[in-house]
Amino acid sequence: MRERVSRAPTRVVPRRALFTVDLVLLAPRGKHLMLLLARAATNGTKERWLLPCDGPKKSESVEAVARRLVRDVVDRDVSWFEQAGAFGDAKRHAVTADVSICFVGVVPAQTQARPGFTWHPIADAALLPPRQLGMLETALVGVRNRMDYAPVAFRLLPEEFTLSELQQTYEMLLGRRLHKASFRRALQAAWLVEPTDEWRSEGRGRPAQLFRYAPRRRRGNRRGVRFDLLSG
Amino acid sequence: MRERVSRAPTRVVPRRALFTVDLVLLAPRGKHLMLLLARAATNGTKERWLLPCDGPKKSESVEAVARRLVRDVVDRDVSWFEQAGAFGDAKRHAVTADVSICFVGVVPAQTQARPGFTWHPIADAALLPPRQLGMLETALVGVRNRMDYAPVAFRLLPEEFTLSELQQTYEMLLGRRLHKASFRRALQAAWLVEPTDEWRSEGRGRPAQLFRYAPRRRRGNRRGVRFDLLSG
DNA sequence: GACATTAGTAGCAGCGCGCTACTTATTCGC
DNA sequence: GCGAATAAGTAGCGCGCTGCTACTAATGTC
Repeated sequence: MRERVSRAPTRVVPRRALFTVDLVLLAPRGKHLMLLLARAATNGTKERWLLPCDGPKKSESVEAVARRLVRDVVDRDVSWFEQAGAFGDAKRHAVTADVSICFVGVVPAQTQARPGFTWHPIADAALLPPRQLGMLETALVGVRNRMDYAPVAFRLLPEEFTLSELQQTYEMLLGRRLHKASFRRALQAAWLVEPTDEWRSEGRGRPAQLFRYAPRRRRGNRRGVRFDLLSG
Repeated sequence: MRERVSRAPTRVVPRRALFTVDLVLLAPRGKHLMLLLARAATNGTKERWLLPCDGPKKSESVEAVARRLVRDVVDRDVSWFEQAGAFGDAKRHAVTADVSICFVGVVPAQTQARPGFTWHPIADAALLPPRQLGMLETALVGVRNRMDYAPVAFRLLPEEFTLSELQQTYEMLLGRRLHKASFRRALQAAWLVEPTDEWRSEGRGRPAQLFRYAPRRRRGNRRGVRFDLLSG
């Protein structure tokens, strides 16, 4: 074990470094999720797309940068968002930032992108620069893991919604199908929604009852351990 | 809705800002968790304690800074660690960094702190500066949530261990008691450990069989939705 | 040998969850 | 009209996970 000189943290002098806040903004389109990308200047024939990003203005908090970014790229407030992590590995960033802090957010289906930004299928993002590609993957995993604990889907829907709409929103965000009866049973058990007196007929088929988000406090059990770990 | 000028991200010029990597390093002591703090220079009568932190050296990745920090504060490698998030709110940081990226890690019980750093009960950390206090809370929640998916406890233990030791490690990290029979049943079902032929007698009581960590691949089910969300 | 102490197990009861199969209510085609 | 198609919503079975009580097993202490 080699010798080391211990440094008192008060003498730590943080180096000035370039940092950006990058945004993974998602919206439903039909049965799939779309991702907002920024058109980069086309130098030559190639057209490049990037995640929207920006640096901080003076004494602006990280979350403030993210909120400003959202306002810059779409015409409405973000329904839900949270930080997905900081990325400062060797992978080159689009604007050569030393560290990029990624936020992931969702906006409703009809949300208009501002000029210079367009919605793309997630698969189209494979051409992003390496660091942004890593961010996107982490962001998607992050939002799917948060679905059980944060009302992401409810924020995405209007005040009143049908249970089928709710389930479709969950399926889109989770990227997998859910079973109808099980979904509703779990939803009832969680005391998250209350029915309204209204019903909506959507073309053919039986009309659906409208619900609203009205969570009631519940006991937080969670005693044991799950042991869901994957690899060593 | 006010007018906005859309900016192409290629024209984004990230501002140079001060940033640090801060470390929440945990170790078992008896039946409780200890936290490594750095003694700050005592100006006057007050003694202050801080989380270890440092800025990046040139072209050093965020994770590299964290690894270097660990080597600077204890005499062995970290058993497990991961990023806990970036903190860039208005709360004042100890060394006035604009953004602080928090890592949380664990080291075994006997780990020696280097000069200038000492182990403290978690409760003693209440006097940390505001941003570091927030980091600590997030870090603790983070490690507890990762327990189900990452072999944190197994990395903390020696090659061979008893199931009681394993359970105590889980209880310490989770901060709550677990039921013995349920813990072992779930552990068996997860195919995570295999018994050795050795038994260890620890003073009074029946000797305990030794196990080693030997995870086998399992099917990843996880179909439904949990609806564990807390508030609106 | 009685007792304390720790390791480890058996089995019950309840609930969460996936699934199949059903009923109900509406539109469409004829 | 009337049945087929379509979608909403429900009933209930079976199984596996989980919390719990209660037990057995093996050691040290007196």
